[in-house]
Amino acid sequence: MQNFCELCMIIQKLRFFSNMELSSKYNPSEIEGKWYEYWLNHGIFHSEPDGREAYTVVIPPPNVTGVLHMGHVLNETIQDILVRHARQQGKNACWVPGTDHASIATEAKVVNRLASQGIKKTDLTREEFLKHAWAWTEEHGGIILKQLRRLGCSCDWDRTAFTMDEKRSASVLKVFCDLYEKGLIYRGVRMVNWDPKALTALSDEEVIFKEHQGKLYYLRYRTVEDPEKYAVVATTRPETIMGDTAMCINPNDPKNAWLKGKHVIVPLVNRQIPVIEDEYVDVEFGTGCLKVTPAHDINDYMLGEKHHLQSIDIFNDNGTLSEAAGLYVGMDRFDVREQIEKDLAEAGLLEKVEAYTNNVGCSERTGVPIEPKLSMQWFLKMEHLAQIALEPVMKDEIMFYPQKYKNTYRHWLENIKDWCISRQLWWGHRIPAYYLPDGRFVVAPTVEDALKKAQAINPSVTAADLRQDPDCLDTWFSSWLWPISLFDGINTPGNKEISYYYPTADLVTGPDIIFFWVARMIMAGYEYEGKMPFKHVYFTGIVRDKLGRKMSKSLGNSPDPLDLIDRYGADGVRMGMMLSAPAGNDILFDESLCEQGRNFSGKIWNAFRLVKGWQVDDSVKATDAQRQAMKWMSAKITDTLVEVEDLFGKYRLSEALTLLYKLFWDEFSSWYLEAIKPEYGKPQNAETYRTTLHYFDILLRSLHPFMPFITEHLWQALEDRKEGETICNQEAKCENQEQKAVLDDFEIAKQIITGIRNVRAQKNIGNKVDLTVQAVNVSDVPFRAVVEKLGGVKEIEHVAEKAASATSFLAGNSEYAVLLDGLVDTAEEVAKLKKELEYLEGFLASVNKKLGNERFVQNAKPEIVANERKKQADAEQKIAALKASIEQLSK
RNA sequence: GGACGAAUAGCGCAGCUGGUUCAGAGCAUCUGCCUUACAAGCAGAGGGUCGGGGGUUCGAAUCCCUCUUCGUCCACCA
Repeated sequence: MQNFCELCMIIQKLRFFSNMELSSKYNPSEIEGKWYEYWLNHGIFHSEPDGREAYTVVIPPPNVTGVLHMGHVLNETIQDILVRHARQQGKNACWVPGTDHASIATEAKVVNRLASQGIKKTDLTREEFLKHAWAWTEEHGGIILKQLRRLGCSCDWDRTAFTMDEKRSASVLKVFCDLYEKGLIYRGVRMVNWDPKALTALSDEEVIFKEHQGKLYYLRYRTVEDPEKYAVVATTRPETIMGDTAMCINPNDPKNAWLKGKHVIVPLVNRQIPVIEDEYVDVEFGTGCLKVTPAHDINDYMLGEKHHLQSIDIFNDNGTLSEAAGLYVGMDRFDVREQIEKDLAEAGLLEKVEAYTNNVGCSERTGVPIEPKLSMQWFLKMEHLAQIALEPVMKDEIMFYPQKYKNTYRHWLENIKDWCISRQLWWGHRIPAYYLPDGRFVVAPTVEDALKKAQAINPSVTAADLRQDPDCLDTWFSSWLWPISLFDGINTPGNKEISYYYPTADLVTGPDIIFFWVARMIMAGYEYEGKMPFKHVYFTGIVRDKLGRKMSKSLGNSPDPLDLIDRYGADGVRMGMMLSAPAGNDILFDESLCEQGRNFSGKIWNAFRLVKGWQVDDSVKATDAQRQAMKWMSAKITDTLVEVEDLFGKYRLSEALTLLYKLFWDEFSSWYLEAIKPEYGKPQNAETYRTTLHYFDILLRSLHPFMPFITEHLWQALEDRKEGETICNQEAKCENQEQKAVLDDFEIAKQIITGIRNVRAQKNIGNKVDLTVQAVNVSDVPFRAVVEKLGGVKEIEHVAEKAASATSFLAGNSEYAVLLDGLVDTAEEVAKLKKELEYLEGFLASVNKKLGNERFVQNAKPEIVANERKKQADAEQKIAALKASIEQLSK
């Protein structure tokens, strides 16, 4: 049975490749799925700890219900390139995929869906709601992971994790309890950022400031002491006056000095409030009078604390006015703003209104303006964690690419505030705090442990008496453990996996989550593993459209990656992304880049068709041109691969790709293959054929991290491969030493060939030409046989003087001439040579000037001076040759 | 308001500790070619006072100062 299956495979393979060779066009969709299956079936991406060096990458977990967008494509492509490269190098590559429960975003989506079904969240119990949330997660969850396979991502799918799965959840609770025991987590009433739409507190990082075209309202506050007089207060938020409990002036402000010790009446509300003095008030802003609303502004809150003011919370959680406001109860805060403007004007209490632009803090998720609100929340003290996380980055133990983000990182850590970690949500890790009937609480990972602790406080407490805190933890409180929790390092410290895979090698992510995630992972890494979570952080840029705009759903300028993959192939899309994606720079994405990628796939495909299409004859010997070309190609590949490795080390992946692109397209296809191509209809000799296959093999390997599908497909077809063999673990090794002279000589040979081609184009010559050379012997013409073949040269002859009926050009340091048999226009030829001469004389003059400058000769490094002398000699030689030719033509 | 980064060919970019990697590749453009792997291709060519102005130096795209423009992050004066 097994044999039968194998036979089927072989037949299938044969049929496949024979079809393929006939097809002149590369069709990615025919082969990509097949090879991904192949990799999965052979467990190529699966990793287990072994004796090899570990190379670990953890995926920045996308939202569990998200779908692939262009930002992911960039990010995951980079990770896959790094992982595949490491795997080829023989490292034990392990790329762990997974998804994030995205507490607030997912809960919002579930709430929306329920609303569309006429169900309100508030009508459901927590358990019922979570049932819906899990159903939603299962329905949409993991779509994005499937999409990553289309892109070719070589994740170890056996390890797929979820931030809310059992192990990750247990890790979160354990860490929470531990930090509580350490005194780093506390509960308290603080001013927090409140999202009136999501109905939850947010961390400072989740608040984004947006410029808002608003108004500045000037309100009249009559004085109690003299009802005829009033003070004017400028505010952007007139709807908060019901919460005013003081007016504040600067004690050094002469124009408001008359208000000192007085009281004023809040407009419409008619409540008396004192005038207080504080230097916090900016004399220059507005009228210099500030209304103080301690419940609804962070600065006012501080003033309130300092001056022992009353605090009136006039808002409900959803942003409508509460009973405490007394007026406009139940109306939305923005409706009140409009209404109160009218009412104030009617009452004669509105002095004026000015247009005003200010920054409004908005919820990152829901987009609505946040409301500063006093509330009871859980906080994590950051001082200690910031301290342990700062140094490793500043000392480059953890390397940031690009380095400029070190500054951003330092600034944030040095000004860090405590992290509000509780969220008034149900979808997430529920805070493991349990309240006793008397209001005291215990913190423990399980109800059982909590009960024990509770009974230590009060022996009569039963499990039924305990009430668990209803809040959830911030999503990032689980993500920050990701590099550890994926290997279960929290639950079972020191286990085999965490010891082997941690610290991870590279983290690839966007700079927008440097605080949310990167910094916090570093904190958790040192706190729980005593080591960095990763050695290198590669910050990608933002993917923008070609006009430089951020890609967004509302603009409709974001292409669907899967559609792009359908049209250009995964390799084409990956290429397109990487061609212009240096670390840290935004990339302006344009579909034409994918086109370029697809065209490159086509180029590789056709080169393969050429080489594999040759009839091979063992009895034929390699020609000189072929031997010379092979010698050069070997040196060129070596040279490029050395450089590519260097670029990989510097995470300059787009430059590495560009080099390989040029190596394959220009050097290998345009120069090498043309040089070794047998005459039409003639067979290729075995030596050249085998060597070319070998080069092809290396080129495919080196391109594989960037273009995994086509390289696997062609590598499989290049030679007979055994079932289970894969390019995925084949290193692109360079076996030669660098041969600078060979490379330099070939560049001269290219110049000669290009020179001849130019003459052909200008004179419209199709036949073979005769070439003469001065200055060097015929045998010293670099890569002479290649020059003859690619230049279409009948014969090269050494001459002392250029023939009259010839047109010449310079290559290297000597002059070459194509004999033209009377086709030459002497005047034109002389003019051309004179132009060249003029340029060279100018060049020589500048070199001479330099060398004539004593201070240059004295101060410059000797090798620089030597170089100038060489330039001088070369130029003089060329000038002499040109002059001789001109003189001869002018006879 | 503060900090950081950027400005080089039509476009998006590279150019490291000043001097042969020094003014560069790629795409686009233009001119020839349906040449037998590839027209999604081949062979050529033309594009730039390196944002402006100063300075240091024998020598500056590169170092310093300054101005202009753009970007990012942080702060949030109500």
